[in-house]
Amino acid sequence: MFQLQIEKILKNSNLAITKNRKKVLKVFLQVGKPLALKTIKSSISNIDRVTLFRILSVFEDCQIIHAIHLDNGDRLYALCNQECSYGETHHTHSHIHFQCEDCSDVLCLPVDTIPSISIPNYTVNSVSVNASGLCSNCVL
Amino acid sequence: MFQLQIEKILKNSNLAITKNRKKVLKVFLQVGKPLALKTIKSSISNIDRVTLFRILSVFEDCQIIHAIHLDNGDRLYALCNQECSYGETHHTHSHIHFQCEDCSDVLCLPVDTIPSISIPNYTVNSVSVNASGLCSNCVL
DNA sequence: TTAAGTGCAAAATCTTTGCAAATGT
DNA sequence: ACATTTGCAAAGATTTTGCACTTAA
Repeated sequence: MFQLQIEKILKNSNLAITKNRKKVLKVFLQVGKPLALKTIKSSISNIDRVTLFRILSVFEDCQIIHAIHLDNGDRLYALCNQECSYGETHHTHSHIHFQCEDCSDVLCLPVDTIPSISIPNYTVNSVSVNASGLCSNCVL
Repeated sequence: MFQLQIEKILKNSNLAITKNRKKVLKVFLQVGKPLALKTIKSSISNIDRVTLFRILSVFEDCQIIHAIHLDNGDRLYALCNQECSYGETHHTHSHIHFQCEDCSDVLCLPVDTIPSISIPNYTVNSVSVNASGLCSNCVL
């Protein structure tokens, strides 16, 4: 499962298709939500910490994933989707990241939900929003 | 300068009034904007790294300061003000944090600027916004 | 005086770097 | 075959912990 998609992602960025990179992408695709380094590490048998750092770093450079910094300082990684980019030159992450206070899951919400803000005498170029509350599962 | 204010802050939280704590608070009051640990450290002569960690930790617990996590992962500390709290039990940091792309300064903007967001099937309890662009100094 | 805060040493994490061996194209 | 990726060791950086000494109340 996901094999074709995984190879396509790597090829699109001209990255060699290696076992470890495939494993990492598989985790992202399977879980389908932002993940902490620890979670990724423990989801993959026998992957070296350093290798994982390097893979995540390359993926970030290639805009396959992006890092999310939550208000509590935790760092998560999430697959980029089409909404991450617009145009050729621009790559923005004006996401809303929502963390559930109950299950702790984090969700990247579509960008069109983002409120615009304006501040007198300031030029606002990008806005990112971190929200928390209860997700649709836990609100029930 | 600031001596009375500093002692008041510490007394309000029932913290002992020590040289180091006063030094740290003085830096915050003098600079008047969010600061990185390094900046605080280098602003104070001969303060031990560990001591500083512990002071910041206590201040955070007492809600004298709060930590700000920027989208790039940098962590800054800022003095809390009245807007940080509402009611007795609640302490919220629904701030807007604005970072200038030119001078890198970070500013905590008043909470009333915060846009409300709503997500279908979700309960949103708090929202924090990280914006970037040009501050009033650099926009000129 | 006695409870709390501080400084130093050292441990525990987390992240990066260098290099030889393994793998992908 | 050749360039890239990987794993290990080790260096750096950051944060935490333990404990004796100092300071504030």
